[in-house]
Amino acid sequence: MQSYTEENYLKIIYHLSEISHPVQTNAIAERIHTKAASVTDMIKKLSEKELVNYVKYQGVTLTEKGKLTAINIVRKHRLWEVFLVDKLNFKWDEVHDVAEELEHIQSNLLIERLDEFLHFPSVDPHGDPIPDKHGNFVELAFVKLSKLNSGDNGTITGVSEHSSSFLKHLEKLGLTLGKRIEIIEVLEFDGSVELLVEQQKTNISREVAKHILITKN
Amino acid sequence: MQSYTEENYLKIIYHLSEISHPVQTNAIAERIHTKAASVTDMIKKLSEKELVNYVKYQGVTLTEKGKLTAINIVRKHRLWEVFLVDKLNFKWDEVHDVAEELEHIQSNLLIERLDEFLHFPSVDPHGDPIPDKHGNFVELAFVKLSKLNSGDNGTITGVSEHSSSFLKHLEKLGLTLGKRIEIIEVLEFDGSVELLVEQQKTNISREVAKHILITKN
DNA sequence: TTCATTATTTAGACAAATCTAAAAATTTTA
DNA sequence: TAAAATTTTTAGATTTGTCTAAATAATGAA
Repeated sequence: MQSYTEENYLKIIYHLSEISHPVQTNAIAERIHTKAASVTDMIKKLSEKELVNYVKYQGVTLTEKGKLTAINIVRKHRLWEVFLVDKLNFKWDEVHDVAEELEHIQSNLLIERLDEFLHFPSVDPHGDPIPDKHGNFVELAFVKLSKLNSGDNGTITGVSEHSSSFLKHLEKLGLTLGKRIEIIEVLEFDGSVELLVEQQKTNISREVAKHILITKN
Repeated sequence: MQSYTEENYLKIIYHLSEISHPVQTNAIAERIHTKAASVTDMIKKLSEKELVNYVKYQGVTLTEKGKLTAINIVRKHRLWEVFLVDKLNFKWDEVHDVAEELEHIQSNLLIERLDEFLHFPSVDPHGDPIPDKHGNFVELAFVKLSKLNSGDNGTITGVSEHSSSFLKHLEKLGLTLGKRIEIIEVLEFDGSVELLVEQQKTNISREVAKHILITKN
């Protein structure tokens, strides 16, 4: 079993792995609000436990064992988010911090029962997929716009944020359901996305891109 | 805010206060599975934070502030137990360890919403009362037999454990609903209770006494 | 009421996770 | 490609909660 802190490191490394591979010490330090020196210490420890592969000065990647642990934490986090929104009427932007604590509760029975109670949801309130108990993600029909790369194109099939201010914003940009889009470029420094809708060039922030669901083709 | 460990100490001191006043170092050590020396250290710390009153060699009592904190943890513990049994179909004897973890989640909103979701229950699955958010317990019509003292008498009005083996055991002892009982003595060393039912003297263990609900008079 | 027993505290040490400051390696830039 | 800048690691210290062993206080028995 891993400590609360170890679990957090594994989860962050898992998320950062989607962006860069291997994951750098400083990137982890920033996300976990700690210092690079502390990260090095913890990485060594996780490496001894064979949860990460670590090469000095080169960064870390998760081992199979580490990845499974991380995915399980992500699973718990997202199931709790569904619970908070669907059952306790939290708003989607109120759930993160609480789920951050709940994800560390140790009980397989609890999570299996919760999953059942929620009718085995496949996505969380932010539109992120929920892995099953074996760590498998179902193939979703859609993907977040923020996950696309330059050159990709697809059709807007949904949103994961339903506030009227957000929807009005999309309308103003012409980003409505059914529209075809093409990614021109994903800006390195802030993750904002330059895209094409009906011959029109638009730039949207990473935050906005996160909440637009796309069917690729 | 208190640490996870501090919260546990406060909770244990609160529970032990019902038995002895002030609470002794060794009693805490035993309940928390730690050594007396560690307890002394922690008590000093809690005393500096004005959560307990501490006199060397005399034991501890909770301050008003400490008591409120402890009651809030008890509240959270019991609400989670209700959730686990009512919503996730846990059995009453499966909930304790998980609730022990859940009680430390920090979010007032979460607990208020959970309370509402469960329709403001007044007792947990073991028949223990659930304090409201101000720390007040409602006066219950019944009390656990294990809370009575010698000389007390009353009527059996319920049980908080429904396994058939337990109910058969009660039947054999003649401890059925509606029967009048009188406490002869509560044994110091194991908390077992000597009582009178229909002129018949019986001895029941503390565990059994905990699950028999009595209406006093 | 003195001695023995038990309970509690003190002193010093340890493991986990963190930090600062300095050293070492890597990357960037000129 | 050598110097400068950045990133990462090491060394040593700190905090929290724990421990063992020894010292001290309180309690109980003769």
